Amino acid sequence: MTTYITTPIYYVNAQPHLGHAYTTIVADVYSRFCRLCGDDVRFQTGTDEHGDKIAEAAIKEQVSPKEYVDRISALYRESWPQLHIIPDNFIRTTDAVHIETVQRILQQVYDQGDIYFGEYTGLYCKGCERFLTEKELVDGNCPDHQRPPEAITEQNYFFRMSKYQQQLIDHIHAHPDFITPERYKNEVLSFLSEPLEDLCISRPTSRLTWGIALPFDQNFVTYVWFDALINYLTGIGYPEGESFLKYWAVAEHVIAKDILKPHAIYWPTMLLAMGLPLFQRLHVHGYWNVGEIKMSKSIGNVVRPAELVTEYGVDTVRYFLLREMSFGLDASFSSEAIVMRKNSDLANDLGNLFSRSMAMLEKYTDSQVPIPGATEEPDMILQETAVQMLSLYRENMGRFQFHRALQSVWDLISHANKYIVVSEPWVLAKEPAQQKRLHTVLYNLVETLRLLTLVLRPVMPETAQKMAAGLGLDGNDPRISNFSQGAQWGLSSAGTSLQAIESLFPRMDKPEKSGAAQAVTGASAKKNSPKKEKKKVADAEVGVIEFEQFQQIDLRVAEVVHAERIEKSDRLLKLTVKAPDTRTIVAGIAEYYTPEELLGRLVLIVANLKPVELMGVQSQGMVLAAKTKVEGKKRLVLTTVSGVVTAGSKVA
RNA sequence: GGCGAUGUAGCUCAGAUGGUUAGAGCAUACGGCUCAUAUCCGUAGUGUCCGGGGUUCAAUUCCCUGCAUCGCCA
Repeated sequence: MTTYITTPIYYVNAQPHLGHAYTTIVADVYSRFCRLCGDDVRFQTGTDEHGDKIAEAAIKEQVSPKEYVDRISALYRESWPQLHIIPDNFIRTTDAVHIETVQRILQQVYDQGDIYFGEYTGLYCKGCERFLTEKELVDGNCPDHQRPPEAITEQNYFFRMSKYQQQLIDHIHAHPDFITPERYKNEVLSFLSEPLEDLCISRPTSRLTWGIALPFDQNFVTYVWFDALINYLTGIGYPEGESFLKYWAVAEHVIAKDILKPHAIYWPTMLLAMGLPLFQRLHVHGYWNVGEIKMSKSIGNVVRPAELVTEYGVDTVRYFLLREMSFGLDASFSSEAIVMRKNSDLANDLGNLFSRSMAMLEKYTDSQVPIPGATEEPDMILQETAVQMLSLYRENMGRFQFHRALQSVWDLISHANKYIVVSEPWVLAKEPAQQKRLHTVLYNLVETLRLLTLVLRPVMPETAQKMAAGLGLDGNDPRISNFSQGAQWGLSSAGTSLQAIESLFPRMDKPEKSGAAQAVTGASAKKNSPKKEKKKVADAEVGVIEFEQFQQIDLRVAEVVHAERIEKSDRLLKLTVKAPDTRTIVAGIAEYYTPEELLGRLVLIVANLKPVELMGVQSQGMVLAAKTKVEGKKRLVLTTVSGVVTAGSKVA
């Protein structure tokens, strides 16, 4: 079997965050899983480096676009090894080979008549020097310049996407796995039920030069998506070469839901126009929220993968991300959740199973794998559970149902822990007559640990390596590195020497408390366990918050740059504030303040409040005001700072 | 406004083409063990399976409708 798995190429206008890391870890785990199954695997990621946003960012930093993209692209490339992600190829859209191929494809599609010159009318903002989409507008205005964009007409090149619409619909119906999970397939089909418009694939060089020149008209550069998607081909040597023929036939893409349309509509129609077969599968996943809140730069809650690795360890991060998210749906990230997973799944269940088994082997067989005796009923059940796990694991990994695959692995871990309790090796060890039985039980534990090492390898390579070392196996031993050879019961060899290793996963303290206040442990150790003690303290102090909780509130000074009444509301004002990013806040102060008197004022805001929609306007924060009474009437008085400070200053 | 998804235990989520006592993990309470990382094992709960109506001998499951949340489209 052959496998070609890709992530999107990441746009270099921002640094890698949790979402990028998740997509790339998924692709890495899948590629490792396929290798485990003996496949010839090619795994590609990279960076997308053209377009106006990049050009703007470079200007802002006063460097050339090329210098800028080199720097950010390197950040991506360097962050993957920290997560034990090993791509076979890292492609950049500024690579000469890529540029050449994109131009060749454009020429071909142009020559066959699927690209034509036409007119485009769009909403152009002079301030931004670019077209805005309807979605970006706030009340019909450019969000950055507070004025309506102009409808202007520009001549451009268009790709005849509409020509391939029906072919694409037919393909999706004929290949149920083409877009998965199903909800995204439905979304695409629903979008395709309306006539497609042709895709504008050029930008005039008068507006943008940072792009790939159209080979047939030097006055234009290529629209970023038409450029970027082609990376999946250039990265494997299209149009020539063995790699291309071998890998393109089995291509699978992993993406997040925000780029569904380019991948499920632009890309297949482009391929149809090029006369190429379509990719095999498109795997679409959801978003990681932070707690309940969407991760975003303006809220300032962006999670950096490198920090997680430092805090929790790389394998914990990989495990958590795959276990916690149902592939396709959104999931929620929090330090509480990751600590919980680490403590209960990794330390208590897996780590402790490994540790207790190894300890008994050391004590009872001098760390030698014993020779098993006759199989009894509990042994049979353990074996059956293991075999069942192997088949569920393989099936679910192949279907990108990582959380289910891991669930079945943990079913075995949990069963093995029960097996120990039922078998009571420590009792057997006391009776010489039971030695055969003891050896059987211990052998079965070794065998279970070996199978766990095998299946955990794609997800937690470092841990699997440690486990292998503990089991006295070489990392390349096919019994733990090859699924078809290793995934069966009974392959551990008696006589193998086991090695003592450190704990796989030390337990972590819960994030909310450090644990100083437990000196007062009472008589009965169990009843006054630290955990309960903490709980009681917390209950007694309802209403008091921890310093850490306070720190989570992002208070800032904001300058009011615009204010207006919200129609149909007596109480609400819509404020535009600088803090220092521009954001819209809806405040219920219209009864006490006029828009005019607010202009230029410095107010205090909560900057990381979950955004809400009030009277159809999204509010990204909250303005602080004192509640008071003047002559018996309720009154709100805005808070402010006593001196002049810059907008955006933190308040603490 | 159109289309679609989701709504199940305190929390996160499984689940059945309709059929006895609706499940798992976490959290909680109690008990057991001592090989183990204060770990592990067992027992115990709580559910108007979103509301309302319909089909049926039987609906949490199918149909209709309402509400809530989310997504896509306009």
